[in-house]
Amino acid sequence: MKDKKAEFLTEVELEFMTLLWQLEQGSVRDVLAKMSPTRNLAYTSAATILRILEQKGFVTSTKQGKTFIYKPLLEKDAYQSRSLKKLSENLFDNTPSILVARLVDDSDMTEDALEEIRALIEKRLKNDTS
Amino acid sequence: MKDKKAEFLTEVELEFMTLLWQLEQGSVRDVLAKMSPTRNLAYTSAATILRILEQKGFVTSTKQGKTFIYKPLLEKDAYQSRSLKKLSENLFDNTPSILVARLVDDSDMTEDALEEIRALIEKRLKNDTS
DNA sequence: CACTAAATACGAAAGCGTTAGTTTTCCCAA
DNA sequence: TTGGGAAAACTAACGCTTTCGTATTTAGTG
Repeated sequence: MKDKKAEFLTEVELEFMTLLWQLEQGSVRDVLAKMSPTRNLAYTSAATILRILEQKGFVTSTKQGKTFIYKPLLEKDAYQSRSLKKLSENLFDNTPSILVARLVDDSDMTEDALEEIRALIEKRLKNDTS
Repeated sequence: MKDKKAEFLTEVELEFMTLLWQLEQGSVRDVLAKMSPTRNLAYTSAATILRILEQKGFVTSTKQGKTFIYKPLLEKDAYQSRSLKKLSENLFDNTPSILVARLVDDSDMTEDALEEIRALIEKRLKNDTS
């Protein structure tokens, strides 16, 4: 009952994966405990989501006593890349500079953030490994 | 029958908006004509999608003879920003430099693209308008 | 002014995502 | 060893998205 080969996470699936990435691994209770208290999600709902994540191949589980411990198979870095690629294709004509242009146009962007980004680019341009 | 206040486009809605952004405006037939020939979407399906886009407030329409001409209300730039903001919040801890780091790690990124991005950042750092 | 071709309106069906209630399983402590 | 409680499995309900068929409207022409 594994592997449904979905490429992307749904809204709630991403919420759960984010928690699992922070926890490294965890049971249904662990994940629920890490949620905002205002979230108020039923235990069975959380269990269902985790089971679906496993079916789709995003996490794996091991049994510890009578409870399942879930652990990400999909790495956050990898999913970040995958998501950026999709967004770039769908909305930025596959042109990353347009994407960055839009990003730095954002008024919320601080000077420090800009400097960090510049440093990244410079570094990447020097020791080019592509 | 306007305004349902949806924030984001669905998959198919984005497909249609992308065509409308290119056309600037168009009828159901115009949009259908611009689609890949392999798409094979029924006329009524396209009409439904455009009607939904109008209900949600993403486009507006004017009647020309007996046909509706649809025109984007939501600008592409604005939607790019909105999408990036969401992605940054959901997957990059609201830290744009992490996003860019992941972007420039992509092996598909060309040297030219990197240079373009650097130029953008430099320019933004000089005449700071935030 | 009536007719027809084309466009729009309506609504249904299939599939998926989200949530949660009910039933079943099973560990472990008394 | 057994019964109570916690966890998992199953299933259902609901809403949204996508697609399209049928019904209805309407613009423009003869």
